[in-house]
Amino acid sequence: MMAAPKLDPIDLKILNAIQRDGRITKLALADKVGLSPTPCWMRLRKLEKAGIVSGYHASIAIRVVAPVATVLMEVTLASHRQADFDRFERVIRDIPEIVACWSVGGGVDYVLKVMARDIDSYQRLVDSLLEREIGIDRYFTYIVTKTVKDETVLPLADLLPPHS
Amino acid sequence: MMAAPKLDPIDLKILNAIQRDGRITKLALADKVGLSPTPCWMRLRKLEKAGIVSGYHASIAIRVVAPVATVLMEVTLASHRQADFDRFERVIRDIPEIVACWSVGGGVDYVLKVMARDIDSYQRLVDSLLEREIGIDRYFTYIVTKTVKDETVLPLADLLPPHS
DNA sequence: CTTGAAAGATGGGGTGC
DNA sequence: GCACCCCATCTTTCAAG
Repeated sequence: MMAAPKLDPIDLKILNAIQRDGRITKLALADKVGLSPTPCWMRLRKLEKAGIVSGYHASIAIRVVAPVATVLMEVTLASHRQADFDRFERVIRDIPEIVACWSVGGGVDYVLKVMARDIDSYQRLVDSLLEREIGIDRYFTYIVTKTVKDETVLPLADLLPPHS
Repeated sequence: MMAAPKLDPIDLKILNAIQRDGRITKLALADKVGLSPTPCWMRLRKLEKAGIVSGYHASIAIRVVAPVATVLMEVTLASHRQADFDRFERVIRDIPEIVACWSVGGGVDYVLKVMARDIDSYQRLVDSLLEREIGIDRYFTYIVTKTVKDETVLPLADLLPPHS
């Protein structure tokens, strides 16, 4: 990792290409972004070293193999000292079935995304959380009945200020 | 894509390895799962062909380059005919800044995850959605103040029934 | 499952513009 | 900055045993 460099339109094209195809070859990438292989490869290396490319991952379509329950959960803590937030977050981070956790403003403290084998497993997970006394005051469960969209590809063009 | 095959423990190891490192070489993968390269490669190909491996993607740490606003949004539609859901979902799917959308049971119809340059951009997006008359009755905004966790790696061992 | 081999990709080097 | 060579090594893919 190093200081965040400015991104020009070619860097953006590189990021967009590897977001969509993480196993694209350096030659095909160079071709796609309109550079020759060497400078393209040097840019990619710089983006990786800067931590802008944080990793490469295969996406698994788990539903092809087995049904899975996805649940969104709102959580409010009983007390709001820094230590209470820290304890809660530390526990959450260690539970693999909790695949996302956002601290939010607006009525509740956290929104979590949980994946489990089924609703029973989800409820057992919740029960075990409540038993562990990690400061949960109230929670609310939204069972996901359909995943309309779940993008791995970020809309970089919309997120980055023009030319960097 | 083909029929869902059963997954044995070695398939699971392969999936876990490529989830964590999408650019691992076939030799290193074979070594890691305790197979020689050819059978390992054939298993991987089968997993890809079956659609269980749905793609390979680079993860971009956008925050290293520029600040980004993440927002969770609850949406309730005004009327609940199939056509109303379809219209809403069709519009949502075409908006890149809406990176996720879950249809849920429990008080509201949808929960959305939106990424935008800042809160202003988010609000403009919401305003444009309301103007488009796609049936939104009420919405509620949760501004994400901290992403505690956002895993790309699924807890396969917890999600799959023992031995397939 | 193993070995082996051909085709291609990678990660450099260097030169010149 | 870039393109256009070069090369040695590794990776991928598949045939044959």
